[in-house]
Amino acid sequence: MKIATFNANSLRARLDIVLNWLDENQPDVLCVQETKVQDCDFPGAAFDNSGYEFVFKGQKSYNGVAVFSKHPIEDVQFGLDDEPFDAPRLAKVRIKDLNIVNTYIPQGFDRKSEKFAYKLEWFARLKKFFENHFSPTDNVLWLGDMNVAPEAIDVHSPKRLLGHVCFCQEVWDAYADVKSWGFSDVMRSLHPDEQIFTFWDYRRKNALEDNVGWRIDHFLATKPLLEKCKSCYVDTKPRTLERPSDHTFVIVEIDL
DNA sequence: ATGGTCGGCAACCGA
Repeated sequence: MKIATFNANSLRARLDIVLNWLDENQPDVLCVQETKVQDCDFPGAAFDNSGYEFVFKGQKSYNGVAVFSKHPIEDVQFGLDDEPFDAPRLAKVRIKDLNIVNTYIPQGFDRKSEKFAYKLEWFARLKKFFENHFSPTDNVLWLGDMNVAPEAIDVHSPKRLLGHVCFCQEVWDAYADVKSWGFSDVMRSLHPDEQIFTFWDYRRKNALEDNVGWRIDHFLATKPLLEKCKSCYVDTKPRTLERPSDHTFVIVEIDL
């Protein structure tokens, strides 16, 4: 199975990029974050002849998640298990024997803000979510925009960026605590020493050319699933097209 | 020196 994740920063603005990418790459599953479209305006008709079925949950202007799949999508849940549910930030689905949790983790704005406290709580609540729904011996793939760069190798300037809401001790601890439930970082497991980015800030000129990036989009697999993960890689081509997202596609291939 | 650019959506917020 080939599974991909993509923070679209508006699905409607990136509709051609997504449709062309599905057509050219034929993944079994594509999980999207930041669709930025409320459900009544979801561009579903554009996928009528794509060969993919899909589920989605969005809100006006912000957030939003979607899952596209060649195979039936079952056991769908949006949002965490208690309030605030944050439905447009989490989609849980089962596709064949694979459980997928697609998340758009809150970014956190500023370390001294309420939004940052909310981000840390979100990770703790997400750990409870995994405890409630799964066992670490199940095939669970947690993926999406985590808004965490886990290690120094995962950012372009670790010294300068230390203290950023996506690169600081509190977030590393919160993220590690969720991981400790039973997850491994698929990209880092398969590429232990390679600097691989998934996000290049719009506000940095020539960020992609100069490779001034971050690795904040991740695949986390339970132990039995990790053994089946054969490759994990980034496709930067969509980042070079007209009107790209600031993120790009990340792909995992699993023997399932 | 604390910048820069996007998208949504109609003045700024979020990233």
